[in-house]
Amino acid sequence: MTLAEKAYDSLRRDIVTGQLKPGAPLRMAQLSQRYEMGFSPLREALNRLQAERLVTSVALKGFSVAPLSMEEMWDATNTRILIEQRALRLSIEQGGDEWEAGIVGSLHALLLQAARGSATEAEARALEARHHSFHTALLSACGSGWLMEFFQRLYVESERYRHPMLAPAPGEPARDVQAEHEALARAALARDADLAAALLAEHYRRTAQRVERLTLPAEGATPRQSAQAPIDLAPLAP
Amino acid sequence: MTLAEKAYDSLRRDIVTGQLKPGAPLRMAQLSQRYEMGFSPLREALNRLQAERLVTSVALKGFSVAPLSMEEMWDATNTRILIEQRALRLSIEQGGDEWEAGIVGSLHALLLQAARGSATEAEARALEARHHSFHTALLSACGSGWLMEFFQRLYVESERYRHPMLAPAPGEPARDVQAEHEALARAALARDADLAAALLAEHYRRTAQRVERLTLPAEGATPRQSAQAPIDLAPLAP
DNA sequence: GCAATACGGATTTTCGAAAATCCTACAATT
DNA sequence: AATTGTAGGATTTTCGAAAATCCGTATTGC
Repeated sequence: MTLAEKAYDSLRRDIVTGQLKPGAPLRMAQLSQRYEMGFSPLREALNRLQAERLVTSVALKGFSVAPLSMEEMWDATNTRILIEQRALRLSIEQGGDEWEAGIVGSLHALLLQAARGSATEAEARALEARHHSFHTALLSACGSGWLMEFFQRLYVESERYRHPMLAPAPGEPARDVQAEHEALARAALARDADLAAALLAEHYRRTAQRVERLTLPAEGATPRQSAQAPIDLAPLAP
Repeated sequence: MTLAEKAYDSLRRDIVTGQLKPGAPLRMAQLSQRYEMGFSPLREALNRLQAERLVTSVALKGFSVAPLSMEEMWDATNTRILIEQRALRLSIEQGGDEWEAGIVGSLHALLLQAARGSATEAEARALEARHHSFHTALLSACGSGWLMEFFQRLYVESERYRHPMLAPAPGEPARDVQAEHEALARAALARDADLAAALLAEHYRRTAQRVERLTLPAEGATPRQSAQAPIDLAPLAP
């Protein structure tokens, strides 16, 4: 693995997990020291991340972490639903034994890890990886590279919003996410496209609503068009 | 404008117009000579283009122009229809005076340039730019950054397929593309979402079918699932 | 005869310094 | 008082060479 790839992975993880705060400037000298490499591999990684909208850049003024906002989160959520509903319906139409096996297997692995908890950093990362695998498996038989690409893009984006609320919320009603995953898998395997699509949309809307509640705990603004100002969702030190 | 941005624009144009053939390897030494700059700005541009799937890369083996195939073209076309229909419906719902003015204005400019012809290289480029502006104007009121981003991605991709057949085809029936654009604009301004969405899909399917016919002039294969092998759509010298 | 291995050239990747640009603070002028 | 001008330092951008890696060829060993 080249240094540029290491830089890409590291930066991507640190942005998604919020260790690099949204909006924070990314100075070459700092990054070079932090990741222990020269400018070249860092600039390559930053340029790739810029194309993926995880970082922004202005010529001769450098890079910074792309900001987050409630508006953007709802946009990503709604677009996600559009993309994934289509991919899910196509998969349900076209998926074969291999597709079904992938769903059953990745769901099983997800449930095992969920039961194991996500207390440590390593466990949380493993849970996230299996969650990603499960959702990928669901859509994997859609036969469309573009749908899968957009799905991956939006998955990463949503991860940025979900991450700050991995810990169980204080005044929030508990939510059985894994039950939703099970129901989703069941509907897909039963080839009930309408039900599966509805469950998928509900799954994402619920997540988005929870993010909104936890992010704006004080405001009583109307959901779906509440915030216009960028909001600091991950106030951790860089 | 920095050298890296110049490199990005040049490479992007040369790939889209097929001057760099699909699948062709991109050697640093060659590019450095061709675009008269060092490795650094070129590598930055290539990394951005890689994230946009216009070039592919393998670690320590370098970059190459992303290949084209009929399969991929139909995938892009279908995904385009999904994205743009949604964006168009949203725009029709939410668009105001500014949106309408943008459509009328860009359509007018497009028709002027189309009447002027596209004989020279400069004219062809101007026509393409106005075509792009018109389609952007149609969707510009959708209010979704993600839909617009995916639209732009797929627009560039489709340009790669459309470019080789800019010249009027030999045995092909003439097609009045501008009439389709006018009808589309009319339906959008009349706020007839269903009609506009249908016209949009038809517009893209027709283009795709024409690309398919011109690319596989000999084959009698069934449309929509004919080709599996990558096909050389732009056999020009690098 | 055939496979494995070592060599040489071509290519990519990375570094460190030089060049270009931007931002801030301070002084001079209107 | 406000605006313009200007040096200084900080930062990004670019270059050219060094380091690392890959590929094809030829040679060696069995």
